[in-house]
Amino acid sequence: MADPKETVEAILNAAAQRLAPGAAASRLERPRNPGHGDYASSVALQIAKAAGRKPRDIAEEIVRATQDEVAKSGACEPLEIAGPGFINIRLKQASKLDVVRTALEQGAAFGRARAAPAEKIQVEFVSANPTGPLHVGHGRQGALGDAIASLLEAQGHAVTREFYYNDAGAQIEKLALSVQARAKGLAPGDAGWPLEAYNGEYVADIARDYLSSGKPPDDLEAARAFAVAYLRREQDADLQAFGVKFDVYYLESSLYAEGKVDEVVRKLAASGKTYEKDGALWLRTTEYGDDKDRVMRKSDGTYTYFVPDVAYHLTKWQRGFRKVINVQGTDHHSTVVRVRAGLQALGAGIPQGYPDYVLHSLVKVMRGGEEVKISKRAGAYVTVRDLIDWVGRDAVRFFLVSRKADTEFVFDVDLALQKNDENPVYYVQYAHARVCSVFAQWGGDPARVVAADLSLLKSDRELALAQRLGEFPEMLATAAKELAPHSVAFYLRSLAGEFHSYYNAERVLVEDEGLRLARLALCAAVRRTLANGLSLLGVSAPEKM
RNA sequence: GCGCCCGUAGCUCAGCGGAUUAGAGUAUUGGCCUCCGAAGCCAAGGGUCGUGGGUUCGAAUCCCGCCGGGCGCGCCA
Repeated sequence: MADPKETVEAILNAAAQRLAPGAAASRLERPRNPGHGDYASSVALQIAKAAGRKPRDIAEEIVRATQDEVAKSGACEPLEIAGPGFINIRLKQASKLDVVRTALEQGAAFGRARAAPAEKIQVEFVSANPTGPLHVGHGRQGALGDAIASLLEAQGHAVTREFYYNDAGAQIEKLALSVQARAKGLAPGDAGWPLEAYNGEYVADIARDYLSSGKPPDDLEAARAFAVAYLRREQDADLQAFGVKFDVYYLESSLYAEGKVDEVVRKLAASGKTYEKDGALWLRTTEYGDDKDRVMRKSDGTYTYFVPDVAYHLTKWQRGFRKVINVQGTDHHSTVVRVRAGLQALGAGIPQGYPDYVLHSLVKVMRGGEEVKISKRAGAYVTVRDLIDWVGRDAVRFFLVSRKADTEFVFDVDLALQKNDENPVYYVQYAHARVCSVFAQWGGDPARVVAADLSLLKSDRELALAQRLGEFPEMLATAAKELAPHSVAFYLRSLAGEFHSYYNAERVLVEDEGLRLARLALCAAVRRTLANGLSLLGVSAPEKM
């Protein structure tokens, strides 16, 4: 069954095209005032100028020209014209309620789509260096990246979740030296403590385990390998506790080992976009919109991080990912231009805007009215593990995706911690548990619910709830397109709100069996939709709380 | 100084260029459990949409200036 909204939208747009060829397609809107119908089209106002006529006249002509087709589609009542030329649309009750059955029949697939064509997409996120525990920024990346990947999967794409693992370079050296210093019994501030070091308590833990493994304190290479393995294990454990799984861990060191870094340098040199200056090798990234040219090979002969970064992104293209989304903090925004410039300079036919980026602002953690900046284990920052320990995984994940990526996020621990009822995630979960509870109370055969006579649902609240359910697939499609999982969180919040409101106003388990089954069907569809939405955000949908 | 992002109710935030009252949550105030879960519902108060211009029939939304805030401007990653 075609979606009635899309049906009417298509009919109106076709009519508008005939009046003003080349006009942009106009989407139906949801009027604020319910008296103006379920949807409204402002297409007549939009094309009025191009057509050189009064909007109201155009609206009348559109309505006249489409009335037969609209009636035949059966999607809505006859169109109405209002105000300066708006076309108001009232859906038929039956078409509003269809979605209830659809949701029940499709189950876990409700809201999903089959993209045509299905793309091979990679989402790279977290990508923390193995030099310390994951911080709250990584948490936001994990929640965002995983939800974006799930949204794209739900649109039918083949999605790979990837973690780029920076296991080469100066920061690893710094870690190894820090572990070695701790192994020798030094602490930050002591004489002999490295100038550049990681000062968190966790380094002492690593050193202790390292020593008890019987390896020699002086062996820097052994300390390096031990520390990286240790922190990787710890990060993996944190990610597991967070409910995030990756398909691929890509190692920076492999780019060197497999000669991919040298290869990129050769290709860039061959492109004629490089030059030598002050003993270093530079790339003319300014030709691709960068502020200044960038050093590729330092005068000491080693490469800057940017070279393996380009090599890494080249492998993404070579591995067949035509769409790649990198989720990172805004503190990395300067690398966007640089990486794209490097890829362009390769002349490999990679599109200019490749890859896509979702940059998120940093997270500020508040507790007791003050900003928390320190964690015992990590020292200088709050960890993902801290947040999970304080408020639980579901709340952390829901909170971290409930804001647009580019807004600064204040994570109020007290809000999530002290009073559960103030927390939106519990509100949504509670709606789910409530439906489950009604079904437990009822104890009947679910098959009879699917077969319920939905036309018995006639109240405004029921129709509004059904209509809200009908928006779910479209909302998911938009959220996936815009890489904006916060839309899902807002949708779930409002769906739960409408359900709670309905639940308080009407009794589900009424005497009349037909009505009872119809209401149970509506509730079951709400439950299904809540569960599907929460699942995309990586949040559980409990049957009891 | 330059670049990117942000400024919407006391606080945390939605808001796709459209219809007389700009929305949620929270906080405040007042109601609702003989009845499917009160972790809930209903109602009230609270806003010059940072500011000044511009485009438009129409601007929180698009464009420009200014003010305020964040982040970035290494032969660090």
